[in-house]
Amino acid sequence: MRDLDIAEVAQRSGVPASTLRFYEEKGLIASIGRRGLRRLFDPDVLERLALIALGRAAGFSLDEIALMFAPDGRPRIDREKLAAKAEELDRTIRKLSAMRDGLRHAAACPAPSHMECPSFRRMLRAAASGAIRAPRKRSPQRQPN
Amino acid sequence: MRDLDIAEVAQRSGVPASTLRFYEEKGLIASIGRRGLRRLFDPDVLERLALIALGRAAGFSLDEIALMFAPDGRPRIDREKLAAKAEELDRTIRKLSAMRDGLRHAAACPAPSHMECPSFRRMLRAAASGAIRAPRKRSPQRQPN
DNA sequence: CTGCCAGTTCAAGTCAACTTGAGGTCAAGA
DNA sequence: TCTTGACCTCAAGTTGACTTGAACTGGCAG
Repeated sequence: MRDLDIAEVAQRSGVPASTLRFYEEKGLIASIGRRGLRRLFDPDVLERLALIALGRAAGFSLDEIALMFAPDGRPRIDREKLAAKAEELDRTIRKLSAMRDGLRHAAACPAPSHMECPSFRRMLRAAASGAIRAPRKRSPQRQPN
Repeated sequence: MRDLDIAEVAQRSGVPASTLRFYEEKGLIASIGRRGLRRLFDPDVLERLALIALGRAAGFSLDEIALMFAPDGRPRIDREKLAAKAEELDRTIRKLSAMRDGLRHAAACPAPSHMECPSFRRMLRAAASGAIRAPRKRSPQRQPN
């Protein structure tokens, strides 16, 4: 497959051109040349973008992801980091599960006011004590065209 | 219990004074008066802060939380919203669980390179297709003093 | 009476990951 | 050759939830 221009990469990967430029600036991807002003990319960039998307989905920051590529551009994935992230996810999952169960109970709770629901009050105490914390919302992340 | 000044509220709730001012500005809490310049709070503010913390932990934005208080200041919690948030959490949990399992596999995978691991490649495809998306990191949220 | 210092206001800064806008370029089709 | 329009660069804006800094105030201990 021959080189792709930025529009083709955007179209095939679903990643907006502005993001591709941004990723290039960050050193996450590299263009292999230009046709006029236009960037040309090696088709390999698609796999790389998939890796980046995977890393993001797993909760790695772009900076962390950048460290997962060797200077030669090949992925250098650290199994310990993966395991650590898995653990982190697991902890998050436990908290979210507890929260989900609490919410379900509160939604179904027959008490006239939530403040009279023991389960709700238990969650309140947990939240107040900082035992549980705010998970940030997922990125808005626009649709592919 | 008599009124609390902002330092006491901060200390008892673990919420920094700057955040309390910010919440007041946003209309999430209200001070009951002043001693000189200093805000005074009704002790009820502690319960309110706990509710706010709970809402944040459940993934509601501050704006959404603000809507959960009636103009008179009493919680007006919509069971449908709770149920909807529980569903949302459940979807998030499923995705995170899949990701965690994938990460665990990748961490333990004997393939010399991850690109040769079928499981890893499956995750890659899922990420590339946008089936899974980046969960934003949880808020840094400083420790109480 | 005086100074301390924890409180106050308001504006601006932070963080991450992008997006948007203004103004410029250039390969290609008419 | 001229026009078009997608692409370019660079700076600045966006979002949400706060934090930080500068300049100021006033209750209270000494």
